[in-house]
Amino acid sequence: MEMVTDMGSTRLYRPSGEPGHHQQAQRWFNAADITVAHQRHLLKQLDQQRCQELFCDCSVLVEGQLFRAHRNVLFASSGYFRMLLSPQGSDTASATFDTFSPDTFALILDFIYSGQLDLSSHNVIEVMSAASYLQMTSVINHCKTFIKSSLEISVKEEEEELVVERGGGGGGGGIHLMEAQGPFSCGDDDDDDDDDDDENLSDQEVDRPHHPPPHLRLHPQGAQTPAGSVSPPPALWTHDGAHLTKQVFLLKDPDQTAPSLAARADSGGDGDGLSPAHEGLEEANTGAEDPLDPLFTVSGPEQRRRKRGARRTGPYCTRSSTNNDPPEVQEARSQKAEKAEELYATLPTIVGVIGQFHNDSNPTMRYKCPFCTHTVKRKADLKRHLRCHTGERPYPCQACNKRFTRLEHLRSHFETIHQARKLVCKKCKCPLTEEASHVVCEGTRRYRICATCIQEEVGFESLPMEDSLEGLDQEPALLLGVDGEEEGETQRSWLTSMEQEQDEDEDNLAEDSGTDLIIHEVDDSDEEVQ
DNA sequence: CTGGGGAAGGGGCCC
DNA sequence: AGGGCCCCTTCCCCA
Repeated sequence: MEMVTDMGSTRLYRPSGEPGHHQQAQRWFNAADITVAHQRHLLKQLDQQRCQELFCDCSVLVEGQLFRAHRNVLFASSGYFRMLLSPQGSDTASATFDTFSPDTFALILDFIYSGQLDLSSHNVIEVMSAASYLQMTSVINHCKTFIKSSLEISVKEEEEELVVERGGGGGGGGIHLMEAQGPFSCGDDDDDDDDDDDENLSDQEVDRPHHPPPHLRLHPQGAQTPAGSVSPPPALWTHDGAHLTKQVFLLKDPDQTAPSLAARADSGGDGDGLSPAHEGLEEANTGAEDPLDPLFTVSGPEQRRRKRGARRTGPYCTRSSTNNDPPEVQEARSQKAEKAEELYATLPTIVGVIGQFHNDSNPTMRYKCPFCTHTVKRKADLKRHLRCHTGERPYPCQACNKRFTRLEHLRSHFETIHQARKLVCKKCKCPLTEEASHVVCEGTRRYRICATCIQEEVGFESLPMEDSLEGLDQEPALLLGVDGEEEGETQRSWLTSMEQEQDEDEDNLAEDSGTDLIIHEVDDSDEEVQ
């Protein structure tokens, strides 16, 4: 047999010794197809043997439920079992797990024997946790991809633009992901490490589209989302050797599983495993949170605070959004907020918690971001970090509509840009005092300038000083020129003092008492600022 | 083209 | 757990 040609990854062969006439072409066959068929047949046979408990030489006990399997198959599929099942071991082997449910292990076992991973929003977190436990990188990656495709995580504007540039929306991509049906199939995307769990799976299976569960499609019209919703390859679940080694240590010593369980109980409150995640999803799915409810679109704790009664959270701006955006923008923002909310609701109790050992005896549990390699000590920090993946920006500036991931960033922005808190001359950088400086307004942007620089810029005589500025509704034409403003800003500019700003700000800004804006609890709906 | 400065973003950690 | 502070890095604009 000789290889005739390469067609991408497909090699065509023909039997050696036969003439290469055209009429013989039909005898050529696709070696890859045969390989795939053989692999499928072999896997199917193994699965049937497992179901009939034929030649099963390994018992796995998960919370009291016994699973029978083939040790060689487990050995080939899981880094954990590779550590556990030494070739020199006894004829039969057993393993016991209490850190994930029998259902979860059944899913993983099915995946091992079939290549099909039946993920749903309710099990993906625990499956990913268990896969991390069992060191099955490919399962982890597929869980990540599932979550990403479900929640459209990590959709950055650059990616959207890129995809749009590539093909006018790209067609397939995100829409394909949203509409595909069938079991969540495996692939070997970036699984290029030593864990070659499923590298032998067929291309057909590898290419099978991922799909989110229907109940995760909060907006079925999400298929209209930009093709940029195609998630980038989950390339960052790097299980560096140290971490995995430590996880193995956790697993092999039952006493060392305490941190994981403690982390469950800690983050879950009731120690009920994944119940908080499920509760979050169920809460979202029960309709208890009416999207039309003005209290709906903010994150959980914020939402709860609103229900207790609107509470001012600071002197800067509104939480969530302004109402100046077009409906489609508000809708997109609402969807993003909901998805972020759902992501937060499904924050795992185990996943991301890795063991870092100091002196081999002092485990420090950390929360690992499912979308990058970052780990943090606190769940709250992980939630904060996740905003850089979800794109959620719940803190809009009432003055310029710019949005921020954190209130402190909004505050800093507002004080710097809109309140001219910096006591330094914009022109000459000389230090100023509030009394010895003037505040220049360009749209909603404000800065301080010293009297000397004012004279140099426009001439002292032409400046309407504080006493001469009577009523900013007259929109005094001034002064220092208007450069490009931020979006939504007016092109007015004037010079005023801090005191005079107070009169104007009610028009230009949301609400301004003194030098501060008042935060209103508003949302992405069409509710007016109260 | 490059360097400086300002604004924004993000992490660690304390309260 | 959330808010806030501090610090550092990155990005962007402008001279």
